[in-house]
Amino acid sequence: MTSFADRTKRRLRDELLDAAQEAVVAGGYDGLRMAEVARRTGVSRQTVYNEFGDKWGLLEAVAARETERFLLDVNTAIAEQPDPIDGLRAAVERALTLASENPLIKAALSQPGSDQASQLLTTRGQQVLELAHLRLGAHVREHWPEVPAEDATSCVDVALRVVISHIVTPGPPPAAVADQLARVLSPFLAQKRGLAESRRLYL
Amino acid sequence: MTSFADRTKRRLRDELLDAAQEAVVAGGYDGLRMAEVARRTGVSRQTVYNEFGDKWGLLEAVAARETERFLLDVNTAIAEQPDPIDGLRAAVERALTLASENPLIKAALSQPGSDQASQLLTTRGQQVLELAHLRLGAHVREHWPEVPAEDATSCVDVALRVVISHIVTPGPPPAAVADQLARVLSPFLAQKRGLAESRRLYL
DNA sequence: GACACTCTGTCCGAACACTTGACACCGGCA
DNA sequence: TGCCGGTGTCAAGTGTTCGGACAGAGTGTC
Repeated sequence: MTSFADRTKRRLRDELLDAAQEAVVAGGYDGLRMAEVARRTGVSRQTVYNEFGDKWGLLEAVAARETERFLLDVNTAIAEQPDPIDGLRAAVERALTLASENPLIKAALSQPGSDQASQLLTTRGQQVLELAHLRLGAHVREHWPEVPAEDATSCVDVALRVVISHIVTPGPPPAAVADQLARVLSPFLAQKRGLAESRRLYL
Repeated sequence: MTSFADRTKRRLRDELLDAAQEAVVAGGYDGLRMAEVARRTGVSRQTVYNEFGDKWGLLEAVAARETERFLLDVNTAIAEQPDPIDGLRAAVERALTLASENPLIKAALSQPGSDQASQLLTTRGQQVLELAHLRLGAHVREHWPEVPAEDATSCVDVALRVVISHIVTPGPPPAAVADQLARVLSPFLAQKRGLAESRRLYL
């Protein structure tokens, strides 16, 4: 049994993140006030600092949690496809669709005074990238063990960066981007799998 | 906003009560172990004592919470009847039916080593009685303001004691008991309301 | 009858987390 | 320039929980 204290700690963190996320969605990075987050969860300001270090730490934690949820959803999309190429296409499309509807991402990209928040996806995007690599990588290795680990990593990396770019700078609709990426990457995967005779070549 | 600490306190209490109730249902009063309750909620034994004083306090708290829930249900049965006599009948029937299905009551009355727990409904039943008076009284005053407060109290008291007796010592089926009580009490209510011409007299 | 065992109930010091109030610092603004 | 609202840090104070120890009651066993 996990101790009551542990569960309480996790719940505190979660409620603080809820309040912070709400604030960011409503007013961007500038609208995020440490004192307000504390007040809303019924806790002292100091407690927020104890938990997240500083304002940037709080924002990162919000982003990390949302990223986890996001990736969980994308992973289920992958899980529905038996073929890696189809999985890639499905994941990309799902990710771009989700992103376009996600209030936190929208706020980070469009809210006034959110130049800082948007950096979580660009110049300071290591955290999100790493998390995504971790979760997607594990999922891919589990679902398509026939794809060599190194190649999977390469594909995930390329796709990830392209997807993030499309989130930050929207272009064609999700399905089109997904198709494009699948077309571009499938020969690499096919070759690596020794499946030149595959029924899917897209060339 | 309620403070996080307050909410945590309430949650702790609730989880302790959950564990205790489960233990009583499974093993009666004797099966209720303070150490086990603590272990199951992931807290020290001392914390349980801090919260409830002693084992009897814990049992009373379990009973009080369950009584509240029970009465909430009975009150909704009352609320569905526009006429006080019908309300009385409905409440009695609902209460007896609920009681016959309630695991906690069943355990208190039948589990080996539950002579203590059963006292919550008999020799040490003040708490339950008072709670029921409080909740039912308020509800009756609210729904049938035409019934004088004192008369309502009398009726509630009589009905309550009869119902508890039937819970402790089951007799005829709920509907029969409900009819009996309605028949016995309706003349009193009708007379008090100056409604001798009422369409319902049951005599 | 002596003994071990289990559970209740109490005590107390250590550890821990949260609160409170104060302060330095910074940028925007009248 | 001085005020104001915000961030970030600090130390002291508070409250709660933990852990371990202990006495006492009841039960079963040899």
